[in-house]
Amino acid sequence: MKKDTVHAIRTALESLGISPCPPVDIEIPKGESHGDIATTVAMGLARSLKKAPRKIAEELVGAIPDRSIFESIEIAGPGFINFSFTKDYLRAMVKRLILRDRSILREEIGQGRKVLVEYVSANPTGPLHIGHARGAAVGNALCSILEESGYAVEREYYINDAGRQVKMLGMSVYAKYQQMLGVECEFPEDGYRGDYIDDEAKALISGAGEKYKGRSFDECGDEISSWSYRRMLALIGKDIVLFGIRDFDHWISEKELYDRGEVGQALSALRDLGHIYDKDGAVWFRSTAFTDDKDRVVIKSDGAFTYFASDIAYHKDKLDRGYDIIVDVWGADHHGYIPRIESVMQAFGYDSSKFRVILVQMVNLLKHGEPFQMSKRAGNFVTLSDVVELVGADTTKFIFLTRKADSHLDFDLDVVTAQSSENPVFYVQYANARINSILENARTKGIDPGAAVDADLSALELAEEFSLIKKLLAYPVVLEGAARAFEPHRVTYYLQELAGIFHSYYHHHKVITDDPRLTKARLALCLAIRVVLSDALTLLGVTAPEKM
RNA sequence: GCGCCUGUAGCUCAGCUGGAUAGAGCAACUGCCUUCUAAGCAGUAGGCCACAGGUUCGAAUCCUGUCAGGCGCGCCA
Repeated sequence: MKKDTVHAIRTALESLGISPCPPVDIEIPKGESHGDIATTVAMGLARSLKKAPRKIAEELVGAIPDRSIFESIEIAGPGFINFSFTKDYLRAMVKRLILRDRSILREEIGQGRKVLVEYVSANPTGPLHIGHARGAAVGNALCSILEESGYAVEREYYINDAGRQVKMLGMSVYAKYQQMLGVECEFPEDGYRGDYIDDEAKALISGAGEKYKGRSFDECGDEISSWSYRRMLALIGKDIVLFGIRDFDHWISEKELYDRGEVGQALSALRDLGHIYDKDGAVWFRSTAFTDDKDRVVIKSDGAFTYFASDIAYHKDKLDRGYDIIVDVWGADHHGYIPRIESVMQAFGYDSSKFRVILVQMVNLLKHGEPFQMSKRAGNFVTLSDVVELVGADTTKFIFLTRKADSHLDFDLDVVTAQSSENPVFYVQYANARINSILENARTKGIDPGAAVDADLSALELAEEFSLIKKLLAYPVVLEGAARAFEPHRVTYYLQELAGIFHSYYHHHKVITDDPRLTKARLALCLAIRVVLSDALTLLGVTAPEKM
């Protein structure tokens, strides 16, 4: 739909000798009275051509060579050109959808460009919680959308396994272990207090027995820390599987960056470029030379690297790997880091426009309408696995994807567990399940739904049927917008709209009728709808159950 | 104090990178199950797009200011 229209407009622009050819903006009008698809090019050209928009539109329309696919082309309002398609054109698209013709499901805007998306990257000191889940859902869906739009996407998780956090994890487990074995041991003040620490201590007892009993942390701390850390990483891996998002292509270890000397190398590279200086016994990165408002310490006066130092190394590593676009999905509370990372990019001579941060706002967890305060230290946070068990992975992901990433989100445990119509995911999944139910019903009546590909689609004549087809043809336009804007939630909204039109159609018209020709045609339409529903749900990481 | 995000129906939020008469879900009222799944459908009602200016053919959308909420501003991680 879009491709054919854009092609027609481009051809017309060329034949009018308008060059360079301006970008052809296409939009799908809200109301059907404005046609099936519209363009604003004429209005956009008004200024540079110094002509009235409607005049340009007229010339443009006159110059469209082949208008056989259009029912009508009208100029409206200040200079819109509204296109309507013939019924036969629309009908023909149904078959291409059933056959999953990629050219009408996707816009290949990525052209193979390499994209790295880093998301989740939770510290390996405990299980994932509800806050991480939003980043996981958004990152996962974004990757799928970009991938299906023709980008070469790599998914990455950065593990902060070098700092004191891992040590603190070890100390927490160590203390709990000693306590359980009856040895008096003070729990570290900044230790992690979740139930999982108890579990780890128990696991340590059953695995190592009393091997560490009564020994000092200096003696056995490293062993316990790295043991705990590996288990936490495994736990996070399990959570990711449980949540139903794709596995990461790369798990990058901060510690390994240090071990390979990359942190030191990155800093000396910066020093060679003249962006490093010494002051007050510390080593500084002159980030104010770029977009930052403050210079940043990279090596403290006690000789230790700051967290930012390894971040420099990590992002240099990303740059060196040669991606066209580097995306970081961060919690919104880290927004203050954007300028300094941008500065790093620029310091290494890269255009920071290839770097893009998606900020994911906090999840406001509610229970009985009241805020449910989470604190990892207090140990009362709600884990991702708890939520998956309580709410379900599909619902959780879908709800996280019904808002744009940078808006705040209320997640009321009572509301989302109610299994009521407040769960938009059911609405969409139900449409898919209904179609399967129809197909099943057809089979029991001896009709092979698969044969519907050959249906005589001229039997489709209802306005609702054409609304459905047009909505299906809008899918690649929505996908393209979602990919360009890095906004997965657009797909979520589209799905709800498509499901809505289908539910209405279902209620008003029988698919399986006494008329074999009509039945076959409507089955074909159902198959096409199912293709889009399941395709979009898959991109969002949500399942498309056959039965509900 | 400075910076970032947000402000749209009673509530939760969309609004397609500046387009045509502002949308959805929930909540509230009205109807619809001997017919492919009622987790559904049809309808009613609900708005000074926080406020004030500006930019232009055209603004919920872009710019400036004000107000309100959230977050961030360490030789922490």
